[in-house]
Amino acid sequence: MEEQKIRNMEEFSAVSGISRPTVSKYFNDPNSVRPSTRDRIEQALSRHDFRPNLFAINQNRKLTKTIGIVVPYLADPFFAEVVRLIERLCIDAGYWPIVFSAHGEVELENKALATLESLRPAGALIAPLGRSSDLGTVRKFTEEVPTVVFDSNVKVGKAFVGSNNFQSIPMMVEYLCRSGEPPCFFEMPPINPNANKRREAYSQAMERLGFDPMIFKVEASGWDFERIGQEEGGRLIADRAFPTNTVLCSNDRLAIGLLSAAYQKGLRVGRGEGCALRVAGHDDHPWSRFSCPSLTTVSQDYRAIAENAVQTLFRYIDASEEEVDSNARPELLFDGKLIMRSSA
Amino acid sequence: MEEQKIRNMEEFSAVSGISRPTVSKYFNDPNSVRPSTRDRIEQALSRHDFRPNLFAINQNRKLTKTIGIVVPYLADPFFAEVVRLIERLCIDAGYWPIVFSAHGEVELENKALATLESLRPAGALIAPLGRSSDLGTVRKFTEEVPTVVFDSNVKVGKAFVGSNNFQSIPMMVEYLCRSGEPPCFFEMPPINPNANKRREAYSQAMERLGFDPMIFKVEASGWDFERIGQEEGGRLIADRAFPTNTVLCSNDRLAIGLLSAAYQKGLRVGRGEGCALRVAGHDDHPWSRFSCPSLTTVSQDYRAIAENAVQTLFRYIDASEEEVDSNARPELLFDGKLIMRSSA
DNA sequence: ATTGATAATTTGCGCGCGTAAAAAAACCAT
DNA sequence: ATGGTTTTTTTACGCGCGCAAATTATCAAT
Repeated sequence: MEEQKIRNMEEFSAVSGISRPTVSKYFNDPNSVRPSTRDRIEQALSRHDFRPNLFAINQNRKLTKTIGIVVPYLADPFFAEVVRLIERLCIDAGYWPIVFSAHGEVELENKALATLESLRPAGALIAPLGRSSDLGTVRKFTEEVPTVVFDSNVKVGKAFVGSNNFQSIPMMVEYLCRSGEPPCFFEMPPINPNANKRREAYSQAMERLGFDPMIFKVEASGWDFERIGQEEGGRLIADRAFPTNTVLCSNDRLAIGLLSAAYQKGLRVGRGEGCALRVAGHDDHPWSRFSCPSLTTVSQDYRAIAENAVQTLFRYIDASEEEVDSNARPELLFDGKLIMRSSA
Repeated sequence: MEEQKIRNMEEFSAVSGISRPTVSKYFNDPNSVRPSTRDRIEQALSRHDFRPNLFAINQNRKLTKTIGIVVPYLADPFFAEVVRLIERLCIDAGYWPIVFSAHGEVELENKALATLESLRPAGALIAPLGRSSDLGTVRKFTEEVPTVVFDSNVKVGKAFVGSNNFQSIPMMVEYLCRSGEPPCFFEMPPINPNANKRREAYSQAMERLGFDPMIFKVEASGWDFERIGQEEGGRLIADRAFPTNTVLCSNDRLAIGLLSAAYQKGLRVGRGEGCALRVAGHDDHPWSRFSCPSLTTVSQDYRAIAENAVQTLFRYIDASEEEVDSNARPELLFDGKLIMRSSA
C-alpha cells in the first residue's frame, strides 16, 4: 500500500515484473502459475492491493462466475435464511452470488430476471413467485441460463429442490389426530404451488384417517402473512368458526398471526389442560421458537435445500458442454421433521 | 420476438434502422432522442427484445449506475425492510442497486466492500457491522466511493442517516416512569454504536428523572438476539434479578426473546393488573406487533431513513464534480414515535 | 423557399481484460 | 551438458459498449 494507485492489470504487471497474461492467469486460478511467480505476484499485491475490474472480466469470459439468486420476498425469514446459506456456498465455491428480491411483485420479478440475464450468469437459483409469476418470462429465462428452481415448484428449469409437503403435512396431521382432536386447516393465500400442495396433502391425510377435511381459506392476498393470520384468524375465533380445537396452519408466519390473535382474545394455546386451542405451523421459521407459546411445526431442512440446490446447479454448469442432461428435470424433495414445541 | 436473437447493439441498430450511437443514447435516456426515433426503437424492441450488456455498459461509463448496499445482517428484519425500501428508491431513480450482507462477519464485510469497489459504483449505502468492523478497510472504501452511512454511526463517509437514540430512549423512559415503575435496561451485545448510545441515553434519562440507572449487560455476542434475550432473560427472571417490574430492552428482537422467556416461566407481561412484568422494546420491528403480548416500542422511521439516505447519496453523486462538499459530514437523525401496544 | 436550431449519423478511438498462437525462457531429469 | 517438458513472454485480436467530433439530416418558424 505504499505507492500510487494501480489502475489496471497492465500497470500491475509492470510493478510486479510479471507479464499481463500471466497475471491474468493468476487471478483466474492462483494455482495455475509456478509457485515462484505466484509469490512475486502476491508480494506485489501486498504492496499495491490491486483488484481486476469485474466488468471487464465478465465481459470477456465465456463463462462468468456470476450466480443469480432470485427470491419472491427477501423480508421473509425463510428466504432470508436460505439465501444466506446459498450465498455462502457460492462464495466458497469461488462464485459471485447476486441476490434479487421480487418484493412480491411480478413486474419486479420480470425485471430481476431481465437484469440477471444481461449479466450472463453461469447459472441461477430461483424461487418463483408462483401463481402470479409471468410464466412465459420465467420459462424464457430458464432456456437461456441453467437454472435450478427451489421452494416453489414452477415447472421450469433443470431441476427442482424443495420440501416434501406430502410427507410433512401428513406427518403433522397424524401427530395432531393421535394427540387430540383432528385439525382443521388454516390456509395461506394460494400464491404458489406449496399452498395448494399443502391443502391437498392435508385433505388426503385426513381422509386416510377417516376424518372430514375442514379447510379455511383466506380472502386476502399478499405476503404479509402474520397480519393476515391475525386478522382473519381473529375473525374466525370471534365467530367461533373453528369446528375443532386444533388448527394446522399452512405456514409458520400465518400461525404466528393466529397465535397473536388468540392471545389477544384471551385464548390459551397449547396442549395442556386449560388450553382452548392447539396451533401448529409449517416451516420452522427462524423465530417460531420464540412465539408464545413456542410453535409446534415441521422443519424444512434449510441446509439440505440450499446445499442440494447449489450442488445440482454446479453439476449442470460443469456438464454444460457434454450436454448430459436429458429432459429429466429431477425433483429433489426433502422430508420435514416434526418439531415438538408447546403450541400443539 | 419473431426473429433470431440479437447479440449486441450493433445488430440491434441494424434491425431497427437507427445508428448505434443513437440507440446507445436511447438506452441511457429514452427521452434524449426524438419521439419518432424513440418509437422506431421501441417497435424494434418489441419484436426482438434486446438488452444491452450490463458489463460492457458499466465498463465504459465514467459514472456507473450501480449503487452498492451493504448491511451487517440481511436476515434481521430491520435491515430486510430498510433494504427493501432503498432498493425500490434506487430502481425508481434509474439506478441498479446491489445488495451485500456481511452475515455478521468482518471478513465478509471486507470482502463485500472489496467486491463492491471493483464494481466502481456511483455510490454506496452502508450500515457497518460497527465495533467489529475493520475500520481501516471501511474508511479506505469510503475514500474511493461516495458513501452514506446509515443505522450504525461509524464515523466515515459523506453523511450519516439514522435514528435519534437520545430522543427515542428518553421518551420511552419517561413514559415508563410516568405509567409505572422506572425501567431497568436490558442491553444487547455491544456490537455497534447504537448499543452504547442507547445505554447512555437510558442512563441520562433516568438520572434526569432522579432514578438510579439499572443496567443488565449480556455476556453473549452475535446477531441472534432473540435467542440471547430468551436465554439471558430467562436466567435473570429465574434469579429474580430484575429490581423492578419494568424492563426496557435495547431492541425489539431482544425484547421478543425476553417475552418468550417470560411466557415460558408463566409470567404475565403487560400493564394491566395480574401482570408481573412490563417489557418495552425499540425499533418497531416488523413482527413486534405480533408478539404476545404485542410489543410496546419505539418506531424507527424506516421510510424516512431510507429516503433520506438515498437522497443524500444522490445529492453527493450529482454534486461530485462541483465538489461542494466541505468536510461537513452531516448527521441526519430521525425521531422515533412511541408505539403503545400491550406489553408496557 | 430559406434560415437557424436541434437531432441523428458517421467515424473512430478507448475501456480493461480474456485468450490464442508462437517464441523464448526456465525448469527438470538424466 | 543435453534434451524434453512446463511455464512465461510476446504479440495481437476481440468483447460490447461509451463517448466525442465532425458531418449531415430533420424540423419548425419565418
